[in-house]
Amino acid sequence: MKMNEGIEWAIHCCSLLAHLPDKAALSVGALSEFFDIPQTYLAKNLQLLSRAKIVSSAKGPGGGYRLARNARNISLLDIVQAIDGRDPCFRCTEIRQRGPSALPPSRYRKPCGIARTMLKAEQAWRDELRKVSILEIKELGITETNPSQTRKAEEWLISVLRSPLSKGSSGTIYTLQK
Amino acid sequence: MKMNEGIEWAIHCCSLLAHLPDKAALSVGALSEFFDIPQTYLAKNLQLLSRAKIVSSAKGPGGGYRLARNARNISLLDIVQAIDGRDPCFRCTEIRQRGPSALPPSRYRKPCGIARTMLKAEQAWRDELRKVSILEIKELGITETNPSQTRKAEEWLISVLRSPLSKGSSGTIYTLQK
DNA sequence: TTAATTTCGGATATCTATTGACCGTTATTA
DNA sequence: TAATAACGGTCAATAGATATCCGAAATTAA
Repeated sequence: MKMNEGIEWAIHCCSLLAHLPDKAALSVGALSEFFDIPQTYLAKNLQLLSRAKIVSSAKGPGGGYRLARNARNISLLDIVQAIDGRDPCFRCTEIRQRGPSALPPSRYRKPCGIARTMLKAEQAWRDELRKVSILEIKELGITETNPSQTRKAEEWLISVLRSPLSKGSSGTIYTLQK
Repeated sequence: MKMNEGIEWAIHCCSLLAHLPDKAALSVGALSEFFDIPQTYLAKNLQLLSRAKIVSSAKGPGGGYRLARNARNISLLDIVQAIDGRDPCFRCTEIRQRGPSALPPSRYRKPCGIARTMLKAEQAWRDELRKVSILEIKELGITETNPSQTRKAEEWLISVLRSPLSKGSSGTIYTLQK
């Protein structure tokens, strides 16, 4: 059982987008360069975030992606479900309805106890993910990241956002830290 | 993200084995017939349970599988990990160490905050699974299963265990309910 | 209006993990 | 000795994850 790698990318991207000043956006190209990950596949995952209304997108020059709402209101569960869907990991195949001791399907009212137990465990997992917001992830990153990396990231971001075609960047001085 | 189907099979098998009287065993063939699942792949999964010391095996006529210890002391987590291994679903690929703002590897002491958060959620999932024993799963099955199915299953089991080659079955009358 | 940029959606290819079958070996029983 | 049954390895088929490409639509700037 292995989790979609796009989930890791999506969380990192959202955390980075949470650093941007209002109205500013980053293109797929910029994001894939910042994280050094495959551009086309990242594009697919960002589209999923867009459909889930976690990020909003703008086409054309200076366009790109930004968070669709406050980072405080985006949970890790939102992102995981946007990328991976809402199907549970455990899928009950109704084994109990097969084999020599099976009964007609109408006789099975309650869902299988094994399935209920497995799904309850997944619920505990989701509950944990729901508790954590992108804002917290962002702040965790700031406090734990080497200051020199923060500076490097800041400089890179500023250079990208100041490029001729990006909106909301004319002369804006800002810091990654707030 | 989809869970190994063998896990569902393994839990059902262990729950059934928990019904057997002492010393009795069921072969792969019997188990695959009871649940109507592919014999060869089930065999693979039972071997994994055997290596994990969740079931014990006996070769030769009358051999097969039985629980290696009391059903109370086998948790769903034991089974999940036996079949699926112990690797976490979420694998951190250290994205933060890539791209234009990366630093030399030695500068990253603590593990990535995103990874820690994701792994903590998985821990909550495992904690839930650890709480549930095969004994509870078995009892859940008994109380929730249609009495007529219980009877059918019982009859099937008795017929299999009374077959000439099975051990510990000579004249033993027992019930699935206890 | 035109050219450049950028997301969107579909189609498709590639890689990897899961699912499943097969076979020779070994241990056990009758 | 013959039959049973787990064991371990290899291999094939399928499904899922990863990745690329392309045409279309929208937006911006010149």
